[in-house]
Amino acid sequence: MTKPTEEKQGKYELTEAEWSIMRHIWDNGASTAGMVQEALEKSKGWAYSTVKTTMDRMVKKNLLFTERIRNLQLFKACISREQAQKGEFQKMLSRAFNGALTPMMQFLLENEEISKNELDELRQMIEDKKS
Amino acid sequence: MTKPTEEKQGKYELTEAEWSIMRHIWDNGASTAGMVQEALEKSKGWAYSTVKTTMDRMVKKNLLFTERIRNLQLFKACISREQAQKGEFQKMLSRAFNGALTPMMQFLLENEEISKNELDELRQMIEDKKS
DNA sequence: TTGCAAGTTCGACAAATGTCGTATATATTC
DNA sequence: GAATATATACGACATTTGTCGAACTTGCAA
Repeated sequence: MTKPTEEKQGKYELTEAEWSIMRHIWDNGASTAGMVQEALEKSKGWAYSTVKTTMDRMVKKNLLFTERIRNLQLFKACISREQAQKGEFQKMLSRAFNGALTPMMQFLLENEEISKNELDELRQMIEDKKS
Repeated sequence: MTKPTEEKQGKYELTEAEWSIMRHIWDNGASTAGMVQEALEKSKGWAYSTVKTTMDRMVKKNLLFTERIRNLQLFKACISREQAQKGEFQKMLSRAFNGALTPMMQFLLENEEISKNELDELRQMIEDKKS
């Protein structure tokens, strides 16, 4: 019994530029290249063609797909934010911590600045998880 | 007052191949390209020149530096494992979670498979951290 | 029907990364 | 001193990513 698409495709590794674009799509839904370009204009300063080229490549990679309406293309996400987050997290975990969660947590608690607040929230989350 | 080197250099982002090589160096200390190549032969199947070229490039990027002994080069790490781990973690955090730790934790607890055991360890770690 | 504005297509180019092969240099040992 | 095993130095080439410009299409307003 073969599992459906999500399972199959496995790793989702987005590049920096791809993350920016996906974020826009996830937050705003189906968008044209122009809409994305305008939205990222300020922060990225990308030309229209830069955005369009990147998005076209993302279609090839099955990160996005398009729907034509009249003479324009609406781009939509093929993968969920959660899938991408999982991919990014897993990549980090396997590269830097040999894939092991506990050592990663250890490192996190010892080396990252964690505010008292964050620590409390974390404690609370674990508490709730106990169910 | 300017802080010394570590602070200055900022982001450490290693590629996949670079991680493999750094891991060897961190685990085994100063090594020649040949030693690294032999060690990674099995898992990677890289030719000697592939390893050497990559390591040379890493010297240019200040990830490694060399010491000559007779006619051979010993490569040593310029950055610590912790620095690299931190870089990888931060990259993941900013890309996938907008740099925010708590949401990342939330995601982790909700979406990753965490064994009862790991959860306990985590709880314990936080407990200890309470200092 | 003509022309423009908005959109699309496509080719380009540089830099980074993955991956080698080969020609050269150099200790060590007959 | 010549042969041999190691190393090193270096150039090469394919692919991926970041970035565009320019030429071509097309719906719509005048």
